[in-house]
Amino acid sequence: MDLAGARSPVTLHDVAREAGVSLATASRSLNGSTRTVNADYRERVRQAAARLGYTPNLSARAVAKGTTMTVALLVADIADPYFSQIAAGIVRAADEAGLIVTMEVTEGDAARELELVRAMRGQRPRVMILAGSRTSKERSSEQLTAELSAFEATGGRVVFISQNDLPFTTVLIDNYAGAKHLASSLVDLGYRDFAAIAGPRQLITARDRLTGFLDGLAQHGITVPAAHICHSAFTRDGGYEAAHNLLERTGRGVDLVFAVNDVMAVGVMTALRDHGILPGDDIAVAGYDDIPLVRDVTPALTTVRIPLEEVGRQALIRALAHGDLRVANAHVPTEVILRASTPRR
Amino acid sequence: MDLAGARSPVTLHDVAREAGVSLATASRSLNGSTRTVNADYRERVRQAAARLGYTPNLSARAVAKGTTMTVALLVADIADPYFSQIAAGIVRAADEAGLIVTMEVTEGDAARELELVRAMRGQRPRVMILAGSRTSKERSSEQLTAELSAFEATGGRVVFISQNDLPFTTVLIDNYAGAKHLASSLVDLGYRDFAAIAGPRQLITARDRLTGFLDGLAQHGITVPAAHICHSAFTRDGGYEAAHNLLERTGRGVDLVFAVNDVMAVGVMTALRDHGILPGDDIAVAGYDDIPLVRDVTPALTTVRIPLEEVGRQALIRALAHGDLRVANAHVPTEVILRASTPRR
DNA sequence: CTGTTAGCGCTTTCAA
DNA sequence: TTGAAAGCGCTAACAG
Repeated sequence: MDLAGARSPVTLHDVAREAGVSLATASRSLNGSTRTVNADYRERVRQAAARLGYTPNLSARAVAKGTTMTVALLVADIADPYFSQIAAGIVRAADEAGLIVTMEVTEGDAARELELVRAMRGQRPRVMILAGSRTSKERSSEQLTAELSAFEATGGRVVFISQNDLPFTTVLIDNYAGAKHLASSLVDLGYRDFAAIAGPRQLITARDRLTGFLDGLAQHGITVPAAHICHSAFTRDGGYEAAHNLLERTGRGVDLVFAVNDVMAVGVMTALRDHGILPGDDIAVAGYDDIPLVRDVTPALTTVRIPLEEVGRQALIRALAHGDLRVANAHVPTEVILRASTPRR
Repeated sequence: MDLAGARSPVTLHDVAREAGVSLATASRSLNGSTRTVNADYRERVRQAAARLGYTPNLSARAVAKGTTMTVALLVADIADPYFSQIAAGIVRAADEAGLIVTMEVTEGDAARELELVRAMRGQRPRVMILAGSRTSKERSSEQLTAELSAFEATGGRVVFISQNDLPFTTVLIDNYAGAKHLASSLVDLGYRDFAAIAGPRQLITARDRLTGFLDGLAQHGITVPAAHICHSAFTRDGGYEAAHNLLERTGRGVDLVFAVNDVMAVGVMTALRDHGILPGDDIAVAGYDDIPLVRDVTPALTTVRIPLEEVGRQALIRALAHGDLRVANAHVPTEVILRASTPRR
């Protein structure tokens, strides 16, 4: 009881016949080929195509031309605002360039990442953008590099987002400097007793932010006791749980908690509140990323702004660039945003 | 000064030669083709493929087989948590089915939507999922229907998410009933004077939620004055601005504001606060969707839960289904979630 | 400027 | 079981 007679799609051949011209002429009239075809014919072909509802088969075109119009995007989790903002920037830029974006999700698993990169190669994309945060000392790192290098050797372009521990063009987010700057700003506000919700130990992004923060404090002669540093998942729930642990361990001997990203910071705020502690008033909180929602939590969250959409856009622009830009990394600026979650003391 | 010698990728031909077998045998050993090939040869081909780093060209495969492994997804805005959650569900389900997801963004523009659908047809995807909210009285509606019907006629599958004003399989979200139920629950809590931040007039989702809410109140003999209903953009800023206007217009003659989605509700809460009004205490607020962030705003937001990831998953499952399921709509349950933003009065 | 024809990389008859 | 060969839909020489 199959429904469809599933007649096959209209082909260029059909259009050519309908228009009474050759296949080649039809092709030339329809693809961007430089105007080497009689305006008269062109129109006839266009009309025929419209009448028949013809849509060029992109796969066939790709095979014939030996190149596609797709960019493959790899993220850790598309539901995370950090990645979805970046993805939005990429999709927009891709659209402007007439490119199609395909999307895969690693779920933070390096083995899966490698597997997906292999699979994505089959698409023969023009560009592969890897936005999942890299972890250090990855067993699979050399394999990943090999796979990506092979891809570049066949004319593909690879762009990483965040940090470049691997030898590919990268949109660099200065996690270290941003966090360091944040630390200084907070000391200026009068804070002295810090704790950090640090994320996974091996996650480079998390590590850089923590290190930057601690170094920033150190510049002011402030150290953070090891007991005030909690490692946990890079998620809202990770932040929530870590804050829990922290509170049980340290009571209130801390006046500011820095979480290495905003979703964690938001989890921290809720955890504080669940402990009867008022974020901002009793204990200040700061995050990193400046995802949209942090303006709407209470108190509004102090954080380090990353122009996430622009990051995505830059990634694609770099990938498509020629000449020197081709290999140069892009640096995006970060900016400390002080809000109500860290009032002056 | 081009960098790459860009040697072309390894082809099946190369593998066959390396393994010393025919093209056909190589093909049969590598694709899932039923075991009609000598285990000995199989192994030799596999090894050769591995040695050469061969990845099958998906475009070529698609041309040869006349069918792809891709599902095309159309959303209004991937940075919106509503859509990014749905997308996450789709990507996950697609991955399990060995499918690749391509993504396009309409930005809420119906003309653009039509254009994108046309373009996406070129990919010859197995499935097209349209998650952008539909607007009523769309000029382009018939054209969209025509385009999608043509797609289905050639064996493609179309699934809509949300409401089915067009004749295609749909994952139905019962916006009307959920809002109606919410209204009842709020009346039970003791609320009497309502306002609504209603979103764009023509957006079906927004309209259904508003109508459901008003009807729910009507059941209890409560009507909402027209002046208490503000239409605005379906975004956080839309909610913020509408709340502003509402407050200037009505002062505090209202004890609960219902926003037709969560991001708007969050904007409303911030707007209230900017007016020195405490959400929850002074004026209650309710939203719709139950996106993750609403647990972390203060007070936590009362809303109607939609299992967004599951919606995405269902969409793909429906698309891939055979037989009767093929055309049946999926209904996902909604659930009223009462939180601190609507305390008992 | 137009049409003929040879591919692109892969799958799948069809014989052997 | 295996291989030769004919496509899949399209583009790009190459002649006319």
